Amino acid sequence: MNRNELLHLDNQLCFALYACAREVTKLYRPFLDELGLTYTQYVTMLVLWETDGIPVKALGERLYLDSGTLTPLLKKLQAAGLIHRERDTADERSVIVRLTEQGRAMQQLALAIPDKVFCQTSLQPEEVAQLREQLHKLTSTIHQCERSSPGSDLN
Amino acid sequence: MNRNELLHLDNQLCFALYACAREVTKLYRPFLDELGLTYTQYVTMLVLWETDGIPVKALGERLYLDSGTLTPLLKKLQAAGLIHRERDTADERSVIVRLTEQGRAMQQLALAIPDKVFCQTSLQPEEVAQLREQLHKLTSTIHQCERSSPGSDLN
DNA sequence: TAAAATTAAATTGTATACAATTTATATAGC
DNA sequence: GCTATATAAATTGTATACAATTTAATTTTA
Repeated sequence: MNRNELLHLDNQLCFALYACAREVTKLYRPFLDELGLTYTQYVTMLVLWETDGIPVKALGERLYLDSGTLTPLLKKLQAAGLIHRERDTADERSVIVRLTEQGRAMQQLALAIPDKVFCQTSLQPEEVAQLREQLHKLTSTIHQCERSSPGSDLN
Repeated sequence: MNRNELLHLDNQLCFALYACAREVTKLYRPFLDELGLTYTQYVTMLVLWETDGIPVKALGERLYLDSGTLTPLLKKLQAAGLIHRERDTADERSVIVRLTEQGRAMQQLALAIPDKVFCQTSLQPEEVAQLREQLHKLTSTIHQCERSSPGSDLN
């Protein structure tokens, strides 16, 4: 790539990711609207349906989100009656997130969503799987990189 | 994929994209901090370095962003002395965005960024190109889909 | 050509993201 | 046991995203 093309928008992997992630997220909106969830609330529920009773810390590690994003989001899910939060009696610093009956019941309504979205991508199942794994690999490579370097911590 | 795995977080392409896009964006921060730009401001500058004197509308189509996001962002770039905005004399509805001298000069400082980020991805150049094209294809498929369907517009 | 429909920005309101700081609790070293 | 350090959430502040509405200008059409 020559000096001239180096900064072209369409040559940036970062922009391809940034744009694609937002467009894909928009595909979920009509289906999530029916459930009264935002996209971030939806992926949070996905984690809880897999692992109920998880601490906020672990939830954040799974979603790559911090308490600055999760605290207000969890308060909204609680206000909607889908979860409740309680301090861990074994470690009062930690907050455990649990599904309510209503929160668990919503999983049944969500089951239809992945297929409805998939239809609109015009992708083959193998393409989805391959792309997903490439992205997982890249994400964890970067995440490792971040944990080892920030400021080099020389104090 | 059975009923149980259907909603697993790690099986969702959407989440792989969402997480990866945010992690990649974070890689830019230390370099963009030196220029005083956020990531979204950076991709906006990429478009302007390619196409100076572009209307806000066209800028939004290129970045998949609307005036709700762009108007405040452009005001900040203007306050930073990188661009100025002026109504199109031929069509007063339209606002044309132009680089200042300082804005154009910043391109030279940005030239070093792509390589610095690329190093941290542990990807081969061909992998980057292939992944980028896959994402472009998916993005435009979805975007087409959106333009043709929203509400079916039956009036 | 005057009203109706369309278009481009800007505005408003809600919900993230995320860095940086604060608060409360727990653990480690002495 | 007590202090220094570390950890987990919450809080604060800034910057997006984006739907929905408003405002101003242009184009269409009756």
